Amino acid sequence: MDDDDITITLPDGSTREYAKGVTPLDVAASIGSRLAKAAIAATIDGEEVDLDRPIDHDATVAVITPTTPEGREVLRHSTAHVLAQAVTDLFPGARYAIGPAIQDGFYYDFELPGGQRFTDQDLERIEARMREIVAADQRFVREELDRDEGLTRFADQPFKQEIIERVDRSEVGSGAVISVYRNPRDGAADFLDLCRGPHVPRTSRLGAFKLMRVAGAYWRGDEHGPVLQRIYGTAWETPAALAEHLHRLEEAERRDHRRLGAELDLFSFPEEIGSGLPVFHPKGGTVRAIMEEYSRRRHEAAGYSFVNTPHITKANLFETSGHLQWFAEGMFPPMLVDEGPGEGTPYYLKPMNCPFHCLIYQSRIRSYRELPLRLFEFGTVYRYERSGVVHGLTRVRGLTQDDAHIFCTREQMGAELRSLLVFVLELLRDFGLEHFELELSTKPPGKAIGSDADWDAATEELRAVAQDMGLEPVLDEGGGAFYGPKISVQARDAIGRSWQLSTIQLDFQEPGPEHFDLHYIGADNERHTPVMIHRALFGAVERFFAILLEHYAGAFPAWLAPVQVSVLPVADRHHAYAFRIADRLRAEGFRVELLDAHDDTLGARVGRAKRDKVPYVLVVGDEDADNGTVGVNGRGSDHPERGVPVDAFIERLAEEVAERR
RNA sequence: GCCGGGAUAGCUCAGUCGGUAGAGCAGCUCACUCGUAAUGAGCAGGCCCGGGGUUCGAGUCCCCGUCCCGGCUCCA
Repeated sequence: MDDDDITITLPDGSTREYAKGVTPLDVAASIGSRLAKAAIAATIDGEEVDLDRPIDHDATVAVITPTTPEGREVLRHSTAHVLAQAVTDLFPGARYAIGPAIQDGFYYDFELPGGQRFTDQDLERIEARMREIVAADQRFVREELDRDEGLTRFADQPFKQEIIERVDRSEVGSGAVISVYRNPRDGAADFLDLCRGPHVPRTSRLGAFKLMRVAGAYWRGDEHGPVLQRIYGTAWETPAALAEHLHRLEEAERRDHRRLGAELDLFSFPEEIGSGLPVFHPKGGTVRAIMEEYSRRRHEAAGYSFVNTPHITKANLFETSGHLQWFAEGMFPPMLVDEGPGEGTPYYLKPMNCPFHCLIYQSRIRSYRELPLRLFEFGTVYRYERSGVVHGLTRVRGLTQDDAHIFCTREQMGAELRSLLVFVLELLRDFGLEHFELELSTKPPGKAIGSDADWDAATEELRAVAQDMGLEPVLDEGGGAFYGPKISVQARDAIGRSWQLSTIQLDFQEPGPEHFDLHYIGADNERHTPVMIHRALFGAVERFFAILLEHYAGAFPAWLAPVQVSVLPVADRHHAYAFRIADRLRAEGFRVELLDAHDDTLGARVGRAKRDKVPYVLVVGDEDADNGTVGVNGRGSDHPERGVPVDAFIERLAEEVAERR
């Protein structure tokens, strides 16, 4: 064996000998021309590199192809470079900041001279320029520079300089070397960008891309730093994959709860009331009432007691709870009551229910015999969300939590958490959600009270409970509240999006037990501090409503649908029969509407009922009136069933509702 | 809160250069009485988001506010 030979291990474990200096592309080519053709980057001993990186030692080598997550990232990041080149071409003096690959695509942040703004027309021009760059088939050439040379090469790019300086600081003593990528081009200076890489070898190897939108973004995410203009794009390995992605976006838009809410007449946000303050219309109110009613029934069965508390309170209560100290900026400003010569008494809208529930606990001496005490309320709270973050029903300023606080002993805590988690998942499943992920948030360093030992024990308890249910929680290090760890439940909807719903928050410090001096008398006749568990299963009813609406794309299952059955007489002479059918169904407890034949053709009425996503449309005509039957049109079926006996239909619907299908 | 874009009939939207407001759908009325996704005709519908300014004249231009949209930041 020659001294200049090295041994390359392939992903399948086999090994081959190559001359020193061989590149991953050479290796791929020696295995198969198809593989070499597909490759856009490679890994050497797990490190992502360009295809032409020479290999000078024994190593494991694999190529990266565009259809893998790593491959898409290379494509997207390379596309971002081309975007930056196009922008600097079209906007002389533009400064470019950072341009990473993100989920589904990439972005690049820019600052234009003279405060110029990108317009939608600019996006089209930029995209056209990008296609020219792709057609020119420029190479991506990697170079390594030392710090000073980097600063010189990016003399007119302050953001790049700042990054270089930062890299230098963070790698002190390691002989900092920065890498840049150069796109050589005819008749113009090379385009240069600071970058770790790897990249596709040539611009012609990019996939299908599209610029999406422009938006403002802070330099390095710093609210007080300069605001840059961010151009978002999406990039995929093939035009088909891009089309599929765009289709998914359309699907998400079609399901947007704000759009469905208006179309189906469920809720609205009157400008007169204020931002983030929804009103529910009769149909939305019906769905919501059913959700709440079902939840109430389940809580009753699970041993909860129902309480009610006011929406406003004197400031004093939130001083005791610590909210005014910690979260005043998230609360609506106070109103002064009984103003006179004095300063008046400040009252606040409540941002949380727990202090009220603590007062109920505290209203008399508690015995260990009455624990666990579970206090439940649909509690409406008000939070002063910053104006830019309000969004439909998912981020509002007035919301109703399905909130409960469980007071129990340390000994009871484990069992209580265990049954609680079962309860949560069962309830969410009943509403049609099936895929869950748990997130465990631990002690926030420097911002928490209580001993590490207490925290560790409580955190471990939560983890054990999750694992008992076969769910491995994802760790959210330092994400807990200052008074205790929490476990949150994320659910995936019908199109795979993940939503955070339930939270279970342990509180063995404050603002619960110790601030309020909560205690109970134990079997030993001594005073003990209870553990308090904060928990909300829907999270907020409004938000959960929105998630269900999007999950079902507006087609609520029969048990939740605001109108379950539309009855349509074929002609006026069938009206009396249709009325009897509707009446009968109402008597059975169903929600029914009758669309009479006076104004519209049958086709028009069927269309209306279908667009309203009513689960069952019953058409009744001569045949039915004679035989006591109905014509049944199930939602989603193109084939009406004729001559179904009324009793049979009622039985079917009742079963469907009972099973919450 | 910050950056950008918006707000015209119940909804979706058009409205040219600053010259006195338009369509489709929905609504109402009438006709049609129909077996499965939009029957026809007619009528009505407007503080052009609110306030100020420029102008002979403002839906249109400028300023302030409200609300919405896309991001950023935030999300107990």
